[in-house]
Amino acid sequence: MKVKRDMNGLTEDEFLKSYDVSKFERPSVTVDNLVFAIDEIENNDIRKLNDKRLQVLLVYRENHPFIDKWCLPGGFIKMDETLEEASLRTLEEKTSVKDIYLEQLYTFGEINRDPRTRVIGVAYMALVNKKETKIVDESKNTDWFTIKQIGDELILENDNGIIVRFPDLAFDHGKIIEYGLFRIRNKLEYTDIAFSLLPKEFTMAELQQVYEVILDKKLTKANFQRKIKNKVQCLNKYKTGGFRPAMLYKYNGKKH
Amino acid sequence: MKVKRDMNGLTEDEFLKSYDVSKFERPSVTVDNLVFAIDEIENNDIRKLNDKRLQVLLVYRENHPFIDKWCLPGGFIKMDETLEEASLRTLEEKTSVKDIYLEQLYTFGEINRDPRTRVIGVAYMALVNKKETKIVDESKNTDWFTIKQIGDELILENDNGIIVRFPDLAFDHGKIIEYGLFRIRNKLEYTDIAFSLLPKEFTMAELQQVYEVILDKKLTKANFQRKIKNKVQCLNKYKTGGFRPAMLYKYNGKKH
DNA sequence: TCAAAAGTGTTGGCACTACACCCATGA
DNA sequence: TCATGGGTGTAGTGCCAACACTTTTGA
Repeated sequence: MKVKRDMNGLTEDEFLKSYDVSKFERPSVTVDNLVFAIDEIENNDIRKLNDKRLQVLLVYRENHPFIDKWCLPGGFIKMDETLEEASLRTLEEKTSVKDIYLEQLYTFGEINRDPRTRVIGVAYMALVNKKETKIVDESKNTDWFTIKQIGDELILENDNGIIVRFPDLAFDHGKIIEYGLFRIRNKLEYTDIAFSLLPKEFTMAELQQVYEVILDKKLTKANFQRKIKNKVQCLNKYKTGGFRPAMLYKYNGKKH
Repeated sequence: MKVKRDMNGLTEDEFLKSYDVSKFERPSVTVDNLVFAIDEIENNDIRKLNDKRLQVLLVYRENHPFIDKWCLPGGFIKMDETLEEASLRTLEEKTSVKDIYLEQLYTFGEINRDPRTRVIGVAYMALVNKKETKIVDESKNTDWFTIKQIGDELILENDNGIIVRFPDLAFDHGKIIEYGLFRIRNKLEYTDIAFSLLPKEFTMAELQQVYEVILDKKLTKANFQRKIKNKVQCLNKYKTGGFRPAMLYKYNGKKH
C-alpha cells in the first residue's frame, strides 16, 4: 500500500517525528473525585432503626492555593495514565477504596478556576460502601462530611462540628458537589447505583433508607418494595441483633 | 485579617509568583464537536411526506495524523477560552451555526488516542436546524453524513456516496458518535431537545418524524400527539404547498 | 374514486399512589 | 400492652400502547 504524504510531502512517521509538542501552550488537567457514601448513626433505642445520612469525602488543604479550605480529593493526571486510572490513583492515596462504582461526571473548564494556571478539571463520581472504606492513617486531613439541607441552602458538616458552606469549598468544588447530587438523584431512579452504596447483604428497610436519604423524601414501604423486588434476591436469612429479624436480600445483577 | 502562610512561610501571592507551570508535563486538550441535524429529502410524489434522516457533520483530514480519514470538527483549546467557547469557535470555523443547542458529552482520555502527543478530548454535542446551518464556502472538506443502520452495523454516508464505517473515523471519533447517539436517544425521551432540530414552526408529522428517525422506530400518530401536545402551541396557521394543509405548531418553552 | 396523510376516539393493561391492615418483637 | 418496624393486600388513578375510524386533499 502506498504511504500517504501530506502537503509538505511528509509521511505520517516523518510528520510525527517533526511534531513539536511544546509549540502550543497547554492547560493542566486534574481529576476531582466526588465520593458519596451512606453513613449509619448508631442508635441507643433498640426499637428504632439506625438513621442514615449521605456523606461526601473532603480533604483539608494545607497548601496554597485555597489554604485552609476543604476540597475534593484529586490531583493532576499523569501522562501515562487514563482519566479513570488517575481517579482511582488519587482516591487510593486517601482511602482504601477498591471495587467501587466510578463514573465520569463532567469536565469543568472555566478559565480562572485555579489561580496557579489554566486547569481543566475532569470530575468523577464514586459510590462506596462506607464500612469497607477506611481513610488511610496518614491523612488526618481527610474526613467525611454529611450533606444537610438548612432552609434553602445545602451545607456540609463533619462529626467534629466543622461546617462548610458550598461556596466556601476550594476551587469550584461546591459546584461539582451540586452537580453530582443532581446526577445521583436522577440515576437513583432509573439505574441500580443504590446497591453500590450498601454491603452485599441488606434488608429492605436499609435499601429504602438509601433512597430516602438521597432523594430527601419519605417513601412508602409497600410501594417501594413492589418497585424494587425484581432487582433483588431473597437470601432466606434474617438480620438479627436488637429488633425483629428482617429478611436479608442481595442485589440481583452485577454491581459495578 | 491575617494573611495565611503555608509550611514554607509563603503567602498565597508569594506562592503563586513562585509557582512554575513548566514543572510538570501537561497533555493537550481538544474539543470534538458532534453536530446532529435532521435532513429532509425532497420528494416528487406530492402525496408522500418528505423522508427525514439523521446526519452528523464530518471533516476530511488533509493533514497527518489520520490523513485522508474523516473526523469530527474541533480543535485544540486556547488558554483564554472556556471549553464551551472553544466548541463554538471551532464550529464557527466550519459552519454558520448560531444560537444552537450545545451540551458537553463526555471526556475521552485514553493514552494513545492521538499519535502526536497525549490529548484529552472533551466531546460536545450540538443540535442544529440544518436549513439554518450553512457549511462555510472555504470548507470543501466538510460535509453532512447520514447515519444508517446496515444489519447490526452503523455506517455513515454522504450524498456523494462516500461511506465511512465507525471504526474508520480518525482518532476515537467513532466512539464519540456512538456515545452521542446513545445520549440523544435517551434525552429525546425525557427532555425537549427535539425542538432544537426543527425550525420555529413545524407540523406534528414533522415533529414525529424527528422522533422516529432518531429512535429508529415507527410511532403511532395519536399516541405521539397526546404525549407531545402539552409541549407545543397551536398557531392556527396551516402548512400548505402540495398536500392537505397541516396545522403548524411552535415549541412552548425556551429552546436552548 | 383512490391513496395518502391529517386528525380524533376507544379500549385495556400496567404501574404507581395512597392507605389500611396484621404480625413479631423487646421493653 | 405498647411502640416500632416487618411484611402484605386493595382500590383508585393516570399514563401509555394498540387499534380503529373519519376527514381532507390532489391526481
